[in-house]
Amino acid sequence: MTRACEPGGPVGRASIKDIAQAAGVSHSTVSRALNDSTLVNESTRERIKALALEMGYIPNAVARSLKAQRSGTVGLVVTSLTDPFFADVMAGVDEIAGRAGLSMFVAASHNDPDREMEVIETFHRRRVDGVIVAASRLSNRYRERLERIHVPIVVVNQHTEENPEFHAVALDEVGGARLAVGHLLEVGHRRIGYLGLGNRQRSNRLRLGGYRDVLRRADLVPDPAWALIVPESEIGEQDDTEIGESRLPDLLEAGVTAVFCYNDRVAVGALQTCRAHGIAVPGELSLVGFDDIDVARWVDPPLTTVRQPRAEMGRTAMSVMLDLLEERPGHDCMLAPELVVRASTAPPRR
Amino acid sequence: MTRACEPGGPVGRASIKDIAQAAGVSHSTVSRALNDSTLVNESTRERIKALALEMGYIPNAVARSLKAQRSGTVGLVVTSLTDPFFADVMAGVDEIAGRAGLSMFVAASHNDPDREMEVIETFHRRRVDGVIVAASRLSNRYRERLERIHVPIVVVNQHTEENPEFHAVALDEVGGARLAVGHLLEVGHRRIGYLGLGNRQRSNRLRLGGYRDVLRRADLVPDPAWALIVPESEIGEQDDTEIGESRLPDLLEAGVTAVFCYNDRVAVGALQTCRAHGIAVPGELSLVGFDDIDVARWVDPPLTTVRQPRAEMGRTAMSVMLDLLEERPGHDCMLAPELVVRASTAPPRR
DNA sequence: ATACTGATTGCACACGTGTGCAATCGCAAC
DNA sequence: GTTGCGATTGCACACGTGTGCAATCAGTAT
Repeated sequence: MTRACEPGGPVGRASIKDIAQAAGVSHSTVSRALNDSTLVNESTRERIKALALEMGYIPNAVARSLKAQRSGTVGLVVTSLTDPFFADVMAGVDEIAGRAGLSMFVAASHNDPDREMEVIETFHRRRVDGVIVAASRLSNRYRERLERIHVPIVVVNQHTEENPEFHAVALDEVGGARLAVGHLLEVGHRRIGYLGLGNRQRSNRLRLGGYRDVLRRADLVPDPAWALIVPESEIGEQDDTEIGESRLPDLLEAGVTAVFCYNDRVAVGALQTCRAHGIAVPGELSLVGFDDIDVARWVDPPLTTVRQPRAEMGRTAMSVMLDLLEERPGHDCMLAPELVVRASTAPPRR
Repeated sequence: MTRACEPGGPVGRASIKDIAQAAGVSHSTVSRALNDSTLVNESTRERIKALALEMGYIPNAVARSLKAQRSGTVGLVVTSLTDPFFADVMAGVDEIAGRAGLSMFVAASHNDPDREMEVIETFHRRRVDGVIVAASRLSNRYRERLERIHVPIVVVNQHTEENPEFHAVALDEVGGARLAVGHLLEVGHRRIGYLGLGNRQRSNRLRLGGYRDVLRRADLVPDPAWALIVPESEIGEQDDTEIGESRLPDLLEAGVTAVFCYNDRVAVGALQTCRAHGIAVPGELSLVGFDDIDVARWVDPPLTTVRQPRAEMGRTAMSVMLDLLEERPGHDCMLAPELVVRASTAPPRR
């Protein structure tokens, strides 16, 4: 009665009620027929299915979600949509979610904890079945608001060291740093620097730890000036690359022959400075990055770096989420990085 | 009666019914109070709002969507989540959508028209209010299935030349090509090549058109061998960069002094080949790309290219979508590219 | 005192789907 | 013929929210 939706008529949004009317049965029967319930006669099922196809019926997932108390969606929060790191994580999540028939909400937090919390709350309003947060900056300040959210949360590469109650997928940061510094050591360097970023709390601390660890085991006493952690207050709105560009000279002055950079962007910045100052890489200075972003492969010289299994991290996070959704126990997960040797590292000149 | 949801009790999912019971009013009153309706006494409104806060009430957007026949969501289909081009488009869409209070579904089509159609249908099942498709490959084969989808669709940088019924946001491809080739001409080149990709139907044809156009206006008769369009059949699974790497020699043999590449990836590949063969860029060969992806800035030499206003395209697409959602007339939109001169172009040797 | 007005509230239905339970029917066993 | 059983179907409610309409109540004008 509401809208004309005859079998041959104008194709509008047809509901199971419309189909029921056209078939001369109740909407319950239609519902059962379309869901292949055994509680419906085979011939009527065929008839209803044919009718549904003819009328262009497309089930309403919203209504289904309301009834089922499960939406078949997950929310993904990333700090930036344009950062290739998160793009790969996103792709990994999408792959597994798509395979499981789940749809994915995405939103950016722009590295702002308040905004991050708002996005999570929006997702919760939409009744997503789970939330995956990449590089979360949520601190204990948000505990109260988080407790109102009754949704499983999985965190990828958490930036803070709080909220341990989340399930976490993380990279073995210490191991990654060991690979990088170990490689430099093996090649022959002894005066190795570290250029770190203070606004990356957790990962920076761990990478610094790995750096020190390797040097200590090699019975080297690193000059404190070799490890430069740019404090958060001095970073401000600056891009990582700019940091690398502007801060490399400090380390050069300290007399290092190789620098392990917090990430590839920092390393690329450092590389720019070398090019500008006529410092040969790797002839006079070796550089190692972290992440293996696309750019690392195409700069000159191509960058030696530590590859994070980014897509794998997304896939793993989503797999853990699926476990949680199926009421199976969730678990934490630590993934192994991989050293990618390219052309930005070589033995020291002497 | 279903679950215990007392004011001070365990905070579970509270519905307006639970609040109504706790406040001793009907759920209608609660609904009105929370929506600031004038049809409710101010004091009871205050009381109900306080109670809602205390009980940790979070409105159910699913139920709201069902009732309102509008979900407050849009779906974004991209061919690849890891391509930085789409990442920027996504960010633009997210920005405007977020500002309008809409949430964004995202899924990848992996350049497969069938998959693209499936994703759109999934979005429709979830009753998104609109769909934005980046680099759509939908042909007329899908017309029938598309007609069942009663959802506004906006297309960004459509790849095919069919389905003109969609609202489209596109780049002025011809103008972009004119900028690139015009720049080479102005710098002094006369034997200018074009390295195009046959699997990008529409944009490749337009860029080729712009290339020919500029040369014709300059009264140059280009050797047909200077324009190399790699046919789709020969591309297969190859990355754009690999194409550039492997196909540049063909153009060099044809005797060009400058090459306008279909995009930056192709140009980066070409640059690799030059480096490998000891061909100086821009000394012996000038290269121009298209897109201005991140890498373009960091390769050596930094790439002269045509910048697409990618985020702007996403923002525009979402703005057009908002118009359509508000029943305002939609419109097509063509955005202007911008020439970015860096160091990969210079006057020809002689 | 009565009627009218405005403010406030609840009832009942709607959105589209799924499902427990009862009802109906046909058929076979006693 | 009655009882029982399995197959099939419809009724009615649920999910959580929003809203038209009627009902109730207090206050004011007549």
